[in-house]
Amino acid sequence: MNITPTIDTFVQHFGEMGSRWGLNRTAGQICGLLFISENAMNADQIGDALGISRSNVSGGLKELQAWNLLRSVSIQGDRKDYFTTGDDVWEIARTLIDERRRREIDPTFSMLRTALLKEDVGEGNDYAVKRMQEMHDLLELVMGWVNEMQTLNSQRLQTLLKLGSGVAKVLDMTDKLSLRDAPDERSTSVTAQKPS
Amino acid sequence: MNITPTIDTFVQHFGEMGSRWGLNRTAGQICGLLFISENAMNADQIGDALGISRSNVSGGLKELQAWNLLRSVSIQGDRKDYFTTGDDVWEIARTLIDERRRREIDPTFSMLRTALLKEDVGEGNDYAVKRMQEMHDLLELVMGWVNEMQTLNSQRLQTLLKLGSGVAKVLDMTDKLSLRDAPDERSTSVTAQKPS
DNA sequence: CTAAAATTTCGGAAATTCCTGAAAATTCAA
DNA sequence: TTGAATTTTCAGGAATTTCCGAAATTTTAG
Repeated sequence: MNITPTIDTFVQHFGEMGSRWGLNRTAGQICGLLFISENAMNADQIGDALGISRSNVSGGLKELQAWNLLRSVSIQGDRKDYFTTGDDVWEIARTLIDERRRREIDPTFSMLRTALLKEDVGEGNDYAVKRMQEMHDLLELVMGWVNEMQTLNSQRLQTLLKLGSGVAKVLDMTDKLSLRDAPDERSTSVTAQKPS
Repeated sequence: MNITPTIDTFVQHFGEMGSRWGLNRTAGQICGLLFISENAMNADQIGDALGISRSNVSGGLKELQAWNLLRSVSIQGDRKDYFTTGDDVWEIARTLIDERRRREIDPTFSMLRTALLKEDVGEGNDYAVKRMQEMHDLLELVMGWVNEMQTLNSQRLQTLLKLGSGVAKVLDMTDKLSLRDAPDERSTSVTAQKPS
């Protein structure tokens, strides 16, 4: 693994960004390194390339495993474990989004659900309850959407993203043409949208 | 501000989650508190409600300001500053997403752009360059999409989310009907998806 | 089963982040 | 302008996180 200045910049940047992400610097660097490395690398090579201790590599790999970001490869005639990230950047992005949902949304969602189910939740705090309900509903919607996106393959996801807010236009068109494959939901929400 | 057990749980949870978010615990708590508080609160009230020092409140508020998450309110005949979050949860969510894009995607994107523009970027590392290019393209697409979503109002955004992957079905329909507002991209990607 | 190879765990040093009380700075009424 | 009210800054102690080297554990070839 020949570390050119450009690659070094890239890897270091991943180290910095790692911390904004719930990974520590080391895990970020490892992730960046494996991402741009053509071949799978073993722990010694990683530690060597990044100039960090063997045990630190171990911890970093463990953390990345917990994020489902690694694939381990066994090489014929070599006892060491070799690691890479996946080949498909879109697949990686999907994993990332899924893991972040799990860490950042799910806990809050279940906290809200639990709180809102409590009998004495009201107790003179109608506003607070209303707000929690609003947040709960928003999170439910977002989670559902994210889950649905996970079911699309990379190509289709790209198509959707490229279309961007153009989707809204398509929706308008389909409405005008009265094309409905889910009449109830769409018609209600679309009418709610323009109460005129 | 009457802190019921439920509200306390809520606020504490926000404190915990804050750290997974680039905020510190205090800022997270303040954010949670202001979110479920019907009335704007001043720094003393906040510090009092959360049991934290006045200077800590100051830092937390500053941080939340940097996230564009606060609205400050002046109350007639009171010199203190009063703070709330916005009324519309969707607006808050939008702000959050925008700020996270700014912090988590933009820097990586510009790093990649810079790196890929360097003359000597190749230098025997074709694979690394290819990967960086892939990531660059992905981020560009995601950023564009996020920006477009920001242009939609809350109602329309909800409609889109509710539709979820149903959008893909709508796309298929429009393809069948030869309705195209962006013919080149859509037709190519959709055919690529099913090469049969 | 044994022994070498490889990996993980663990204690503690170093670095970073968090939080407070005190002091400085700012704002505003009079 | 003065002075009280309010907010911000700052130094340093507390708490947390990161990281290393050594020791313990696991794995596997022979």
